[in-house]
Amino acid sequence: MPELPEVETIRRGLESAVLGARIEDVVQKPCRVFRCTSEELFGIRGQHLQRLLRRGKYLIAELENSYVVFHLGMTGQLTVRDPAREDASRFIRHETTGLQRAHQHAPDRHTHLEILLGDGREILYRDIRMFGKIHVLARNAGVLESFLGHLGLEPFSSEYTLEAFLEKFRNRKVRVKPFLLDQSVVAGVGNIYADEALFLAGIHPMRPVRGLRKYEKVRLFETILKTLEAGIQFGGTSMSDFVNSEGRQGSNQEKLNVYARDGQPCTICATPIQKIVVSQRGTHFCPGCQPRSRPSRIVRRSRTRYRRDPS
DNA sequence: AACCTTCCCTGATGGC
DNA sequence: TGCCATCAGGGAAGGT
Repeated sequence: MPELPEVETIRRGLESAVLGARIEDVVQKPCRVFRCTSEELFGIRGQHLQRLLRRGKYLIAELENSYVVFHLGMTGQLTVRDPAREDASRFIRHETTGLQRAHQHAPDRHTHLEILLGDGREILYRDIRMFGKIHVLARNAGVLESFLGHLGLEPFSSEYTLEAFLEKFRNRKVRVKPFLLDQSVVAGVGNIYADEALFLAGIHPMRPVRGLRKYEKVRLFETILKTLEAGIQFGGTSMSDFVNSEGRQGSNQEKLNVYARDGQPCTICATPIQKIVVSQRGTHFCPGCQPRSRPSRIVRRSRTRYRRDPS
């Protein structure tokens, strides 16, 4: 499930590998991931990859006259295939993560798009569940801003301020978990990093945002950045399908405190991590570190609830 | 407007 | 061995 750190890892990989390359041809296997006409898609031929951008979980290839906007959904993979490197002869399954792919691989039945570059390499889009989306936009002023206008605060940008974050709580009554998954709040946070940020902030995922103390919101503001930062630092979280642009897995799955650790002892207090369902999403938390009840207004806990950095 | 539910999709997994 | 049900989940759509 590519979230901000995974998409950013791919963006950086593509940037260092194919920036400036000319798009010679495009091979499309029509399916629902294409939210553009074939004519729009073929229109990118002859253009160059001028910049690779990211906004939330969206990856954007900026060409002379077009933007190609990718959303990887659940199982989308964007990789570079280099004829000078050998293709893996078969998929390799990682023992603990279930990862289905290592290094580069020839297009298979799940490969929906091949972007052939001038130097013989190609960019492949592969997506097993096809929850991903590919859009082609004419590169006019403001078109990106309009297309991505529904997205909330961009972490690591100057707009990600405490004041703006606190403003997002206005008139909201939902539980904090779906609040964090709402892309109009903070763009790029998904299920893994929401659970991790809540753990570090010591906040139970079922608590209504209305009932959060100011200091808890401040912690959340900080732990969202910390978890995303760690995710990028360790090259993304490879639970099942994520690979970077070179087809290699990240290592952040080894750093997680709660996600997919249900039944295992908490890294802080040894209480077994629990898994519950909150608004139709699997949710992991530590019952010891993330109490369900609202903390007392008078007595702040003497023992700090601010969890350690996951690194 | 905010919130909630359903649906899309395939592969892995477990029960029988 | 094979068949079927279940689960995973980001975000759009539609209903309340």
